[in-house]
Amino acid sequence: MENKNVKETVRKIFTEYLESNGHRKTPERFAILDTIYSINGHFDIDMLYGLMANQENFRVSRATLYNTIILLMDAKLVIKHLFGNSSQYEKSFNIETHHHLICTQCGKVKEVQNEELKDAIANTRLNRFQMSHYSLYIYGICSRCLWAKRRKKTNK
Amino acid sequence: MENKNVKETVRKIFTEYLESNGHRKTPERFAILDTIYSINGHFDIDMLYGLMANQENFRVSRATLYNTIILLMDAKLVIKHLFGNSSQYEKSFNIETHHHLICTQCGKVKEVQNEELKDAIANTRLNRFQMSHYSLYIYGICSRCLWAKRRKKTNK
DNA sequence: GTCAGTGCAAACTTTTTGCAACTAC
DNA sequence: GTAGTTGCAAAAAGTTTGCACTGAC
Repeated sequence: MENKNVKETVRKIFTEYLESNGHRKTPERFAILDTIYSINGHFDIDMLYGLMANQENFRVSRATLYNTIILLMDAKLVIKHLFGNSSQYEKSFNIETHHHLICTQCGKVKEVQNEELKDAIANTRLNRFQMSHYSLYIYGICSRCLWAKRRKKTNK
Repeated sequence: MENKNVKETVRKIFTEYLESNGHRKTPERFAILDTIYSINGHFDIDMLYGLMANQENFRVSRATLYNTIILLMDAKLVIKHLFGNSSQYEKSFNIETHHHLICTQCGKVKEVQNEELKDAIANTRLNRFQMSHYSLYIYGICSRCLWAKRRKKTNK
């Protein structure tokens, strides 16, 4: 699905979500959705605020960003990650499921795809629990830091 | 391994860790380790602070708790989780690997064991990355909230 | 004796909240 | 017109930092 199409589709999904939950369709909300779906990869509220402050049409307050992102998560259009210090978010419609490798040394986050893992998790039977989505964070040391560590050891 | 034995073992591991990294073996650090290994399940800094404030021997500052927990994570005796608002921690030595079911409605966290899943993740080959541990968070709706939701829908 | 570690309080960051003004319905 | 939303600023919550004092080595 090409980008323009995705944006239209999520706008439609969000509209339906807002209507069926008795929320208002404010221009702020759609501007936020649009901006989020222009971002590739993770973002946090501060980055989103910065992006929208510089934007042609819209400037929204942080409070509105926090409010709206809750709605977007509820509408399953955004998911929230917790690594590092602040909450990180990510668009979730039309996005391939992926897992996260997090370096405990430098904090870098890398996304990986792994079909077998994906299947194993998706097919897990859970008692009395209706899964909606999941996050797998794999911690360890990235190649870069591994080299650095080895070099340091050798020099001792 | 029984509890007393575990405590002794982790004290030994921590001692070695501190020595080989040129850190001092302060009584605060061992008191914190001991307290943590008396807790079953998750805890946050505030809870740990509360527990130690009421304790016979030791009262430590929050700053020291934050400092020490970093050492304990580095020594692989504690792992950090990020759900809800604040960082949650958990002892990690001699603990069965488990996964977390998180209810997006009420925020309740439940631990589950699943051998197949465990194997699938442990056997995953990762390029240029040395895995040390991982966290799997499965989001969804718990049975309790599912009932509540159904009831609400029916009443409409 | 020295310097890493501790406690305390202040600072900082991120998120939440209260309230007046606004606007989608 | 009314109630849901917004922006702003203040407050709250969690974590980090600076500094004087302490105690492990």
